[in-house]
Amino acid sequence: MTDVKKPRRRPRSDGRRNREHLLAVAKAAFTMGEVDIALDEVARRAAVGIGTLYRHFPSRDALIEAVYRAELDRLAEAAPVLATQHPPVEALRAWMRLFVDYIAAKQVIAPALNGLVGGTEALYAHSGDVLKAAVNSLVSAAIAAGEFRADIEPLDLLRALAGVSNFSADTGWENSAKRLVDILIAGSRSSVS
Amino acid sequence: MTDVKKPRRRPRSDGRRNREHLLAVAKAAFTMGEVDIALDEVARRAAVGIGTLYRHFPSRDALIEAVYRAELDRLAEAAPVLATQHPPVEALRAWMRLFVDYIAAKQVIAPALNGLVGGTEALYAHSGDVLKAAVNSLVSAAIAAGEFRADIEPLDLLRALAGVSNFSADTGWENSAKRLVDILIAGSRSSVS
DNA sequence: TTGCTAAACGGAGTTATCCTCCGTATATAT
DNA sequence: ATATATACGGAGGATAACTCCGTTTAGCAA
Repeated sequence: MTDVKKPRRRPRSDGRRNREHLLAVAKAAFTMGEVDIALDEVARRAAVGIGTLYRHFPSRDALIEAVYRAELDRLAEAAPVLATQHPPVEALRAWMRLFVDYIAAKQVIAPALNGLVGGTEALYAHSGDVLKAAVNSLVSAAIAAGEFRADIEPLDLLRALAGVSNFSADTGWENSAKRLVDILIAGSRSSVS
Repeated sequence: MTDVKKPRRRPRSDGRRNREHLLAVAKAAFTMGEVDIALDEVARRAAVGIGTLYRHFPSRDALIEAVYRAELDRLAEAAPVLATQHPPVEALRAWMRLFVDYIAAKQVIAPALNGLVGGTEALYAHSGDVLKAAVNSLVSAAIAAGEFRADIEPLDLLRALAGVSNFSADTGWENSAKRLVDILIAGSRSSVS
């Protein structure tokens, strides 16, 4: 029933090429800080029609998600690696710092995170899930080790960091986020009995 | 030199009336959840021309700030009162909860807080300053009492809360914010020596 | 009262951007 | 070769922020 694939044909090469080109152009623009670039402009730079852009990415958010999906996946994949290299709490701290660095480098993600971390939009389902899974495993380990209180909600930590990153206008937000990592971790620890 | 007042004339009564009317209409709309209401529609409901709206409020943000300025001031004024009623840390906790409640009730403020708490826009200067002053005094008191570490940045706490509130799509954000208040406070305490 | 004028009004029009529609072109399969 | 599913492209519709400027009116002085 779920099998809806009917690949009567191989995907067309020009379609794939244009898609890749659009992603590259969008990523370059976002990275240069042109977060609010008009989609017409993205299409123009990629030398395709606006219609083509919208066929591949039905909305602005879809384009952003596509641009960052691969990198968000890498961020999520870092979690299990860090978990083997550090004790639970330090693994979480390292991962949260990575999260902050990542957002610092790719400012677009900040608004998109609204959907990723807390949203209900199906668009972000994939990237949101992998991030949630990553932070979940790290926090669970810290709780299992008795380092964290059992009532800590992993998503709360993610929301707080993502939230701070929204203040991208403020140049000091990154330091603020770094300090916040330590405060959050300290505040999550079980009472020293 | 700073005296630029030249009130050759009393402000016109129709001007003041229209301004008040616009504020009332906008506030009502925002409170009803119509956060994205078109400004044309605000003008229409207030039975004034769109030009009149823009004369009083040069931008959407200016309107939002005007709508909430009075309430933000009240929120800031609560800080010294709480400080006399509770010990330092509990005063801060109570104020932070108030902050969360406030944002919960007025969802518009979430996007606007980007400007208020971290932004550089002169628009939000006033409201931003009073909020910063409020949280500053509460945190300073906690530090002075030896309850908080000396390196806690008051603004960090505000940013974290305001950030979480941005995920208004998620119905659970308010609980998340409440939990976060406690985590932030626990994480700010000085080590029990 | 009356006339003057700064202050305020109002809404058509400009601009900017998102997104749709549909006729045209072409890559793939037979 | 040729058929056709797939993809292209850009004109144009829709929406909403914001501007411009001719018209109206409230306050003030004589």
